[in-house]
Amino acid sequence: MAVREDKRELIIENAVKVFAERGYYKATTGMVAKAAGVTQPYVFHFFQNKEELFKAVIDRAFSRIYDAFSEVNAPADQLIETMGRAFNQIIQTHRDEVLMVMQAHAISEAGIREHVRQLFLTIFESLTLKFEGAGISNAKETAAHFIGTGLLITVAEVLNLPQLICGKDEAE
Amino acid sequence: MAVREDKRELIIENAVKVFAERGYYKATTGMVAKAAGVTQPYVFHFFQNKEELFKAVIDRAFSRIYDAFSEVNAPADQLIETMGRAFNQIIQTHRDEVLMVMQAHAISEAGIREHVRQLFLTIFESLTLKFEGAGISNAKETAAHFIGTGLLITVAEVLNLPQLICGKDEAE
DNA sequence: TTTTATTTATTGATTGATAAATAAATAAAC
DNA sequence: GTTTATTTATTTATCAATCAATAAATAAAA
Repeated sequence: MAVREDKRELIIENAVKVFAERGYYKATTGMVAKAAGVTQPYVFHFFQNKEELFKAVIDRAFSRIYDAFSEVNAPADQLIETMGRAFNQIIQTHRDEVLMVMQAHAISEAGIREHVRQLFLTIFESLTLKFEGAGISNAKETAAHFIGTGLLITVAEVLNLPQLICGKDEAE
Repeated sequence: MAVREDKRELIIENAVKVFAERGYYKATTGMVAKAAGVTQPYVFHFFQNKEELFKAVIDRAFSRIYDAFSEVNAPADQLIETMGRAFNQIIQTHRDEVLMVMQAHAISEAGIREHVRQLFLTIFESLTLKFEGAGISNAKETAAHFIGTGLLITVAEVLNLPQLICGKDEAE
């Protein structure tokens, strides 16, 4: 039992890397299998198809971001700044996962898109609640704006355009 | 001469639709050809490969956005608002093209990514100059923020999450 | 022995791309 | 001005590769 779960975990963990590096379409199930040290057909023993595998992978990555935000606890006047720092921190420790989640909206599989929609909705509502709880007046606008900044940072990272991130110069 | 150019144009125009609707990877050269009313191999008479075709297509779409921004002329205190309206307008008249450009950063072909990088850089610099010219103090930050909002709107459109766009309710 | 874990072998479909053939248009020659 | 030659436009036929997914076989474990 533990073995079966371990292999599934192993596949997900390695699939994160492959999907993040190559994108959904250029990542093959063969590559995922190789990274996990199993044969390609064996991946389908744990996941019905490539789409289901990706959903499991993105859920994993999403949880990391979600949890990081949940753990943030700061006074109202420093909340947004602290949340921003939390985001910058996960982008440093788990760059691939974050970029994958933030780019997943561009995958044109209906099933995946609906799944990603739910993830973004969850994050948006959770951020809104957090900001409301802190007494921030326009919580929704602030939450949306926060996501917009996250998207900007993602594009800046992916396209190697540090100019887009304020306070971050070309020089690394 | 005119004929040759016309066919090339025809292919680009139809390719815009196909790429925008299906995304780079799910769009096939066969679909593009069919939409343009030519045979699939004939597409390769005008474009070396799928990647080059896409570059031509995204340049077309990008120009539309760039030109729309260039045409904006408003007093400093209304510039950003007016630019925002300009963006919302092209998104209504040429939804597919705008979404395609704003999502192109997620395409994991090195050649395309570099091309897209240039497009984003061009937009960023052009916006910055515009804001500087209007005497806006932190022109760069404002330009970056403007792009971030554009990305947010794109995600909201693609994932059908109007909640993310402030002032835009679920009810259409 | 019976289940569980995992592999080998294979397939069927898709798709970008090439090559060769044909048709149409234009120009040259008579 | 009609025929011939030559280029330009476009198609048919086809390939080679890639990949997700299935089925059947085998090894390991309980």
